[in-house]
Amino acid sequence: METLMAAAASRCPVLSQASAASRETLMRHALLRHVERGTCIFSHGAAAESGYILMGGWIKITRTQPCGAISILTLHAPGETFGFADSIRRLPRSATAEAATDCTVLSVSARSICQTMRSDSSFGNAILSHSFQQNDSLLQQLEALKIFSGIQRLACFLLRHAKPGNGRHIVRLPFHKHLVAHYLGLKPESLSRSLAKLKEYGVRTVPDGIEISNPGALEALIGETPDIGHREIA
Amino acid sequence: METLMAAAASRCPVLSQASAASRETLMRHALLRHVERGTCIFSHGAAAESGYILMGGWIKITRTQPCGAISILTLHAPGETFGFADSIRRLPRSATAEAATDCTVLSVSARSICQTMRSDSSFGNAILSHSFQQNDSLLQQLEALKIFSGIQRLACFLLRHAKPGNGRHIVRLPFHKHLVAHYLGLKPESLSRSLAKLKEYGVRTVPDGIEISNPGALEALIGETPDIGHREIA
DNA sequence: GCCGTTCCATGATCTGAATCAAAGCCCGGA
DNA sequence: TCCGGGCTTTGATTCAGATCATGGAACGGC
Repeated sequence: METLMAAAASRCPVLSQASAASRETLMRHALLRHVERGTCIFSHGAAAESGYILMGGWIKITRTQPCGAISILTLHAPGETFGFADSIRRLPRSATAEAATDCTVLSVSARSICQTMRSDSSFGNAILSHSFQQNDSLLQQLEALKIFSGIQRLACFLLRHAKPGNGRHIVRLPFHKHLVAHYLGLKPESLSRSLAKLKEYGVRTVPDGIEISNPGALEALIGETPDIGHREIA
Repeated sequence: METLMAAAASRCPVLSQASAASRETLMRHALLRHVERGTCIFSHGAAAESGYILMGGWIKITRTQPCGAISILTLHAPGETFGFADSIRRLPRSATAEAATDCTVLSVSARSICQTMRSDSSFGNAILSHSFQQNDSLLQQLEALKIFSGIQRLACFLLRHAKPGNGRHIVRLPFHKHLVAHYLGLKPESLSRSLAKLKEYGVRTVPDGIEISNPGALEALIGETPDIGHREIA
């Protein structure tokens, strides 16, 4: 159990800021699950009884309109937490979480989260700073949707997810382009076309992902004036 | 001073959850300012030395890209707080705040905010829950941008801001349509056209604002299937 | 290896919103 | 009261992205 905990703490910023005692409390009612792609972790509207720490894989957070339209709100990478806000507030789930790839998730009971927050102020601070970060990332997404074109948002996404792999930058997509498209606010066909256009900027699809031969060109593309939002807004 | 404090607390959810002692601490270094429309409260990148409580008027939070494009990220109504996250983290301002109308703002020093958070856990909780709410509202905006058309987003906006004024619902816009357009991710011309189209749905421009004679029709418009985001996303 | 299914790319067409341009309108100042 | 400048509406046109439709590539099961 301690090894699990240590592993969790080392990858998860929220946990690593908690005291050892707090971590122990949290772990007492924690549960490790392996789930395969497509598994629903929790559903919009359900009671929130746990927060989750993502040990491996990717989680997508979605919301479905009454009319059936689905929007992908966020994607979570290993080490991130999700579903904490609802559990802390003891409100129904404000969105749905689903495994975008096979995943390993650690669930922590809402009760122990609240208890730990009360007893360990540094854990509370960690939660708060995580919430602030979440906010930042949402603001960035919002900004991108409002002022960037589809192809610019894609360029952004690629740069953000690029890992420098021996010489060239490679983006390894662990999930379907479908998902990326919706995350970027595009239809899959449009994503495909945008990706095709990016060939001129040195972006190429290779067997193990997407290769970016010239990050500078992408940055220039993003910097291009899409429109000057109006110089003076009163 | 106590009256000011009482007034602030009664309008501001974050303050009202703090203890009386905390409020007093906060007030000791607080400053009340009247500013006219267009005044910059703080700028993206500057050092964050205060959090703000909006006593009257509207504040817009914006961000400007290197290329000059401006995006309006959020609008704050009286009673709301802004600029807390940066001050608590002691990070440079992540965006710019500007008075969208003549405003009355109460600024609270970062130092006293942090001090109060340490001494009064219920204040910390209030900050956290405020951050969660902010998150929710950003998620809603994101969702709207991704799956709704411009006219649907406008309908949403109108419904959210409608006050039932003797019989009919009225939206009183305290600021320029310009601003609303950008907030909704539209150009002013497009907003104007959308508003014109909404006449068919019982939306009419009257001397003191915008009248909604049939909220149900707007709700139906929003509910219309814009597209079925794809039934199954793996 | 073959086959079916699912994912992805591409083509043709359509549409919502941006852009460019030109009037109206409103409001404040002289 | 008239005038001028900034907001707002309206019109004509363009364009990015959606939609509809089809063909190809990849993958898992048999």
